[in-house]
Formats: sequence, structure tokens, C-alpha cells
Amino acid sequence: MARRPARKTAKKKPSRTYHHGNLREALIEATLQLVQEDGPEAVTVREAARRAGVSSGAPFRHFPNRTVLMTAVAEEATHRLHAAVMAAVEPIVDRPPLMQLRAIGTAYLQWASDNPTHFAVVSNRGLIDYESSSSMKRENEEIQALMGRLLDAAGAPAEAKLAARAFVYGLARMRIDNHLPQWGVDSPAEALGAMGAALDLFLEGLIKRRA
Amino acid sequence: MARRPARKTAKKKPSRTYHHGNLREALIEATLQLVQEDGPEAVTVREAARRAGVSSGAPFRHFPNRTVLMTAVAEEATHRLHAAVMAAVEPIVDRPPLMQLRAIGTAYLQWASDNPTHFAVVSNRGLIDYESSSSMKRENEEIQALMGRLLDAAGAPAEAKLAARAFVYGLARMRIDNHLPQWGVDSPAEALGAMGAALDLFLEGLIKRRA
DNA sequence: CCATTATGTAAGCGATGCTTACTTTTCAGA
DNA sequence: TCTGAAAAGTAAGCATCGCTTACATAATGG
Repeated sequence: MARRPARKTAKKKPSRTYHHGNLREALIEATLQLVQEDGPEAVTVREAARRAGVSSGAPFRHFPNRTVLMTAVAEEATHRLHAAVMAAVEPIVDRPPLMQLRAIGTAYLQWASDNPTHFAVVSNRGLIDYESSSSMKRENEEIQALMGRLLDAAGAPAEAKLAARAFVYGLARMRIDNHLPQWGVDSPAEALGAMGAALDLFLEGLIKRRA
Repeated sequence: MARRPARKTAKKKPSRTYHHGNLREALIEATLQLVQEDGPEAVTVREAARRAGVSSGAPFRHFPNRTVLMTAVAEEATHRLHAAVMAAVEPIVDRPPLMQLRAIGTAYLQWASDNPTHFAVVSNRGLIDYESSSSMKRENEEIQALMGRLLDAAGAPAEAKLAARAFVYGLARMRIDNHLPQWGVDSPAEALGAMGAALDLFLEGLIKRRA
């Protein structure tokens, strides 16, 4: 191709941005956008690079492969989910455990409903390397532990922990897997309503059980 | 290239199997295997063709694109799941509704636990075109309707229908999404046990609720 | 018996993940 | 302040994928 500019005249930004500055963050942000637009399966390393204004080989300096990129994105998403859940319980730590559980469930479902594609990234563990991310594991286990403590305080049996998670997780997945229309639930708003009603029923079952 | 054999001598099976016979079924079967081996995401049209002993362009005579292939596979998987569930209720149609519900839930979870990757195909609706398959919709709605009737007979409120499905679906997805190890559940056998215990708790909640 | 139609093959396009070789920038130590 | 190694890009290319098009072969029915 024989390219040799006399100085650094001409061209656009000849050298200013050879180094991106913080490509890593930019790639995560771009991928987060891609996930939001077309879902996790549609994410492409090349497209993320394109959006970050960088060549197709550049990302591999920061993420050895696609899975590691997706894992970093999942970490960020988990962080947001964790924050949403914690923010919901924090103001009512003194109230009855079942009320706190309801708040957690609602916040979890709300977040999954508002960010279905991001939720898909954190739950679809075929796309990420969950074990490799200590922060994701930690934040996940914190929610799990909190729910466990509240269920204990509410007098629920041990199996209730898995049951509660399965229930909330099932609702969230039905939403992102698009199963809800089949149940006469079409809008996101309706979805949240239906999920809330189901959640109440479940918690009510736990309460009545004690009586 | 210039290829013109004098007769039809030489070569392996020169003409015998130019036409496969029933490529369609063979491709579905091959894909079912691929799904079982490496999960739905790993399925490749070319590999399915390879296993059917056919060129890479051949599948497109039968399935216009990958999604249609996957949908056909999902149809087959749904058929098997439907059969498993129906076989479980059939012998106990005269027993109490909650017992039948338990049987359905158990059969559903059993099947999902035994065929996690196949279950992934039928539930991951980003991979298939659910709306285009009348048989899949029908069989799915049959299970849904059956559960609905049983819940009504058991005196459960309307929300219980969605709640019950979400619960069972959540357990099944936690299994295939590999969330169970996090809950101290490591083997498939343990998984089934834990899911059964959670299922009982859920149904118990419904029962007690009536009292 | 032969023409039509169904079913395969061969080759190739654009895109992907990832690698390798090279270039440019940054920055720490003399 | 200079310099040389390390960091962070680029460019080109490999193997593979989904899918299309042009062609070859087999099955079929008038």
C-alpha cells in the first residue's frame, strides 16, 4: 500500500487517538448497548469494536475471547441488579421479613422486566464464565443470603429458599423468553402486574403454611 | 474440474445414495444429537448435514434457514415432553387434583432434568419460531389447560395458574442454566430431589391457603 | 420413454471469532 | 531529557458459519 505521510498533516486525527484511552470500558458499554438492542446472542465482538471506533482485532488485547467480554458485561449487569434489589430493601430493614421479601421480589422482577436483555446475559450461563467472576458470584450470593435470612426469620422451611428463587427466576425468565403472551399478558406493564400478583400468592402460601 | 466418469464404475456409492431417502428426518435426528451433546447454541447446519452424510447446501432444500430447522427439532422435543406429562397423569385421572398436579410437575421436571438440552430448545424462544408451529402450540396449551382445570378443581385462585407454571418453569430453567450448584445441588439425582421438595412446598402452600 | 420436478452437489459471498505480524504510543529509569 | 521496553493499536488472514446460486442427478407420472 505504501503509505508514508510527510509529517502528520492531512488525514483525520492522525495520531491523537491511536490509543483509545480506555477501550475496555468503551467495549463493555458498546456491548451493553448491543445486548439491549438485539439480545445477547446477537452480540458480535467486531460490532462492539466498530462502535468503539477501533479495529476488529483490538478487543482481544483486553478480552481474550468473546466469552470473557460477555462475562465482563454480565458483571456490570449483575452489579446493577444487585444495586436495585438492595436499594429496595434498605429503607425497610425494620419491617416484617415477608414485607422485605416482597420488596426484593418486586425489585428483582421490576429490574428484569425493565432490562430483559441484560437479565438474559446474567442468567444465560452458557454465554458467560460465571465461575471466573468473583464479583458476580459475591453479589449474587449476597441476594441469596439475604433472602435466606428473611425466609428463616419468617419461619419458612429450608426448601423455601430454593423454591422462592425458582419462583422469582421462573417469572423473570418467562418474561424474557417471551412466554407471557401465551398467558394473556402482553405489555410490560401487564407483565409486572401479573408477576406481582403471582408473587403475592406465593408469599401468601408461605404465610398460611405457618398457621 | 472436468469430471466425466466413463460409466458409473469406480467411486464409492456412485448413485445409490445420491438421494438420501429421508434427509428431513435424518437432519432432525442429527440436530437432536447435536443439541444433546453441546447444547442448542452449538448447533450448526453444516455439522448436521455432515452427520447426515450430505453436502452443506442440502439442508436448505428442507429447511429454508437454521431457525426452521431448530423449530422442527423443538416440535419433536415438545412432543416428547407432552407425551411424558400426559403419561404421568393418565393413570391417576380419578385421584385428587393436587395429586395430579404433583404428578404433572414431577413428570415435567423429570423430563427437563433428563433432557436438559432438549428442554433448552423448547424454552429458548429466541432460537425458534414458536408462533409458526401449530403442533407445538397445541401440545403446550394442552398441558397449560390441564393444569388450569386441575387448579380450578383444587380451588386455587386465578393467579395460581401463572404462578404454578412460573414455579415449575423456574426450577427447570435453573437446572439447565446451571444455577443449582450454587444451591448445593450438584448431581442430577439431587436436582430432582430438590425440585421435588420445592414442588411439594409450593403445592402445600396452595392447600393451606384454602384452610 | 422422456420431460418435469424433487433433491442433491459445488462453489462462493459476506460475516464471524480468533491469531499473527507489525506499527505506534506511552512511560519508567538512566 | 532521552531511550528502549511494554502496552495498545492496526492489518491481514485462517477456518468456519449461514445462506445463495448454478448445476447435476435421480425419481416419477403422462
